[in-house]
Amino acid sequence: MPVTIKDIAKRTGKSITTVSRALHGYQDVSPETRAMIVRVAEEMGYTPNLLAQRLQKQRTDTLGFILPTFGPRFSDPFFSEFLAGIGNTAGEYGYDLLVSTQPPGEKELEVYRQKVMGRQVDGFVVVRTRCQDPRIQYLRKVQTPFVAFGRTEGDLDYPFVDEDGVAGMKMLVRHLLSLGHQHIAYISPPLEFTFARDRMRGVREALAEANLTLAEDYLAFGDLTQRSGLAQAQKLLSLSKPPTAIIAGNDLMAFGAMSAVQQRGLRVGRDIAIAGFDDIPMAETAHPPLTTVHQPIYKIGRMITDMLIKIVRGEPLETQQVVLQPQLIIRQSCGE
Amino acid sequence: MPVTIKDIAKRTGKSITTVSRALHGYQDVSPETRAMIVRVAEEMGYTPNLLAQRLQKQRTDTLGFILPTFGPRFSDPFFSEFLAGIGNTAGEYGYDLLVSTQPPGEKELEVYRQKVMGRQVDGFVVVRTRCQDPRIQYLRKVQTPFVAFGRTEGDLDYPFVDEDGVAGMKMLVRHLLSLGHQHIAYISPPLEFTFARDRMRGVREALAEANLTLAEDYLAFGDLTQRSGLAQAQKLLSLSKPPTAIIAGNDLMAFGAMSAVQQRGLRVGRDIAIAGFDDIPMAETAHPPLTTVHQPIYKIGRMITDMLIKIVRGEPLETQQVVLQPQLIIRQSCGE
DNA sequence: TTGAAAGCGCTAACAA
DNA sequence: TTGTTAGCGCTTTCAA
Repeated sequence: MPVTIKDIAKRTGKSITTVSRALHGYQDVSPETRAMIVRVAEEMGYTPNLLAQRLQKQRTDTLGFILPTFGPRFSDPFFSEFLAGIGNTAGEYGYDLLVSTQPPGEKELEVYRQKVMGRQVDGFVVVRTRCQDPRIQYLRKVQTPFVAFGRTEGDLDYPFVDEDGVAGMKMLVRHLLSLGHQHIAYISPPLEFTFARDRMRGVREALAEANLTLAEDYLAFGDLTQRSGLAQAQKLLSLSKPPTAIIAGNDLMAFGAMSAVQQRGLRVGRDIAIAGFDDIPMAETAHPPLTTVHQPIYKIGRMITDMLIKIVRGEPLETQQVVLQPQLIIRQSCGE
Repeated sequence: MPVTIKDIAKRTGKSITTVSRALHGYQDVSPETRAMIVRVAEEMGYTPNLLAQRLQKQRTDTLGFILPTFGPRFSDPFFSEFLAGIGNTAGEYGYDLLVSTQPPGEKELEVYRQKVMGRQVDGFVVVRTRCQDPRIQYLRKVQTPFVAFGRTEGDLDYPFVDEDGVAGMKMLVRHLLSLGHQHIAYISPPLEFTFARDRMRGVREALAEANLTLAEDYLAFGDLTQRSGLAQAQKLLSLSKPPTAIIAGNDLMAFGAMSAVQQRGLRVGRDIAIAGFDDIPMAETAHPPLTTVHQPIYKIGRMITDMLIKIVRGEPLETQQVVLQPQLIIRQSCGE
């Protein structure tokens, strides 16, 4: 049986009130009693029952993170890095992290509701925001703190961190253009995601600057997995007039596209250019190394968690909306 | 302010006991009162305060998972899939999942201790077991339920799920041997992991069957990342007598090795064979597709969680130790 | 400086 | 069938 404050009270002959106060270092306890109580507590191996503490304090000291998993073989290096960012930061501040896995859809919101209503978390980290995001609408309605990774369309009256996807894609397309590419194809993530629309807009705008347009043939849609990148790139490569460059909306799809190219016996970076977005660690060690747009995923995880903790603690936030400027990482997958 | 059982009692004019019982569907409540209470509860949007419920029940209905992260840019597709398995299963059974991120080391055990002593979880999922695993020693000592993914060396008196790494590697090496390879190198994960020793043993034993040994030059050590696979393979390829086949102790390192080979202008599967272990989703869509040993990661996550829940519920376990038989997946990275 | 007592929201033994 | 009461482990007001 675990040691409680009551056990210590009994052992020291003091009241539970005094014990509680001594353990929290309150000043209205004589130094001797405090020393004695602390010693005994240590001897007995006391640790507070967090459940009880939390029930009393009416705070959970817990952050919620609902991981949107797509299918059972959900395998996304992006998220392990992001999770490390959230987890490390939460841990440093003494917060617990409650993680649920849930494919986007009907039941997803139910999970949020459950955690909110069950008073299990103080706030949420929301990822992969959609243009009309029911999670954000809900959390705002019930006034539960959250910080989003990404934006929605329309009213942006909530805290978020995002990277400027329009600017990022523009840099990337301009780079390709400068390399002489005129036939650029784009594999877009599902357009329900705001970041997908931004990235697509970036592609279109940069192309427009050069008086080009994104041909219908050259626009494909994948689901962010490597497999879909492979399939879509195969389609693009089978066109009667295949593109000379393929941009994928994220690195994972770009890897798939690289495989598609190589399967045909073509050389990535020489016969055809491939680029991605995110700059996950694998991008650097792929062959050829992938040209992509960097997102500081780990750091974003940390920032978001920092902000969320400030909010749930009622501390002021210097900036409640941050849009990071992207960085183009030129490697060899688009030639040199 | 959230609705409590007391509010419902006041509104319906019943006692809180009756409300509690009605809400739990106990039989000793008249159908009319029950119907009435349930209706009112719904109207008021009642949801039980889980903290209070748990404090009273002396159970947390929460499972703990401490993710061993290596460095900030921790990016491992293996874990996102595994996490999906745990998370989905826990969710289905109504359990919460408490995730901490912590690099292996001194402080790691502290986190376990904290969760145990703070009575925050009913049990743990332990991954990446080491030969002498302090986590397992600790959890056994304090008699906290857990199920491990992997084994330790020595006394195995605890529940685990593991795949037979010796058998897996043997299959793989035999396959390479049958393809005519005599010069096989191996990039091993750190030997503190039990699975690393098993896999190495598998390599050695299969080699011995063919009267071969693993030359010292041909044994390299990586840290499970793609980057380290790349670096180690570069070293192997620079040997005056480079191997004709490189096996990596996991897929991620195998991808790195593939890049190293391709950087030298060699063709994977033709000039040199590369193989991995795990069969993460990327293995199939890499170029060339990776020959590897399959581990049903998602399924293992589910099994482990199933077992753990049975244990914390005090239900009997049909088998408390399962060793899965591996499956060799032959693709093109070793030639055909 | 200390302790008694109330209460966080809930469940359950017991009595009526 | 229903209500009273105690209690899970803790914090905090109030009084001594």
